[in-house]
Amino acid sequence: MVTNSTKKGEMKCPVTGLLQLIGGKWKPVILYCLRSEKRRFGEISARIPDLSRKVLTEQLKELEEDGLVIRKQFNEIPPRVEYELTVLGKSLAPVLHEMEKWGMENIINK
Amino acid sequence: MVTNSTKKGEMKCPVTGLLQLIGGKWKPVILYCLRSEKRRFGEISARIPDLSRKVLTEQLKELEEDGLVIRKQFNEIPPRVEYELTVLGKSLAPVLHEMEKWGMENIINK
DNA sequence: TGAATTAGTTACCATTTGGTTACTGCTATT
DNA sequence: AATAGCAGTAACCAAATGGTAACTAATTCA
Repeated sequence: MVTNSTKKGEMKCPVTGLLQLIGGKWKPVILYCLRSEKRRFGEISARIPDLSRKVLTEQLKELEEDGLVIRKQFNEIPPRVEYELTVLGKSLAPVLHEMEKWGMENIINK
Repeated sequence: MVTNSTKKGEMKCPVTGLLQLIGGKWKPVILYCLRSEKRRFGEISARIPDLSRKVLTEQLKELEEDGLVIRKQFNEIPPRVEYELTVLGKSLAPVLHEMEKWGMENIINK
């Protein structure tokens, strides 16, 4: 049965559950961007030019709240902030990798 | 570089590309629901109770337009319509399976 | 006769999400 | 004195998404 509920313990569909964490329009792309290196805010923004900085901020905050990303702020001038995957975030690697593979085979240059 | 463009041939990010096909809130769940069997409209709807029939119709139409799902209509009364994955749709199995696995390990009963 | 059945569609509305522009604070550079 | 650099915020607006309720058609069942 493909069902879900708001309470975690009652969640019945694993796919629905995962989508609640990374279901946004940009979240998989952001995680994919962070998959192997920590990156600064401006770096992520430059790599995903179609994503506005405002939305990027929001999505990163949600990813942080959901325990997928760590935000490290350095109190320097000019400011520096680095984003990095948590262990949980890194555990999404196989999912992202399959997404990447499928995209490579079925979309890029097709 | 994680970039994308509207033209398929110019798409540079495989993840963004995949998301344009299955990036909706419900699409992965619908595909997951069809992964092993063809199903009737009402069956899918019953398995995803939080998804309204209107939205299900819309999403199935988009999936059909994108070549991931086949719609078979039998001109009977009462009407019968069956949905089934195409070859391309079936090729998403590894992606959906990794999603399912991650959900099982990290969300269900956690 | 009248209800139930299925897979929708239509009209309408509410919510969520996404996007643009301008602005901040502090320092170093020109 | 003005500007650039970074990582945002705030105010505002537009678009996408999601949801509800009522309606349809033709046949079967009670």
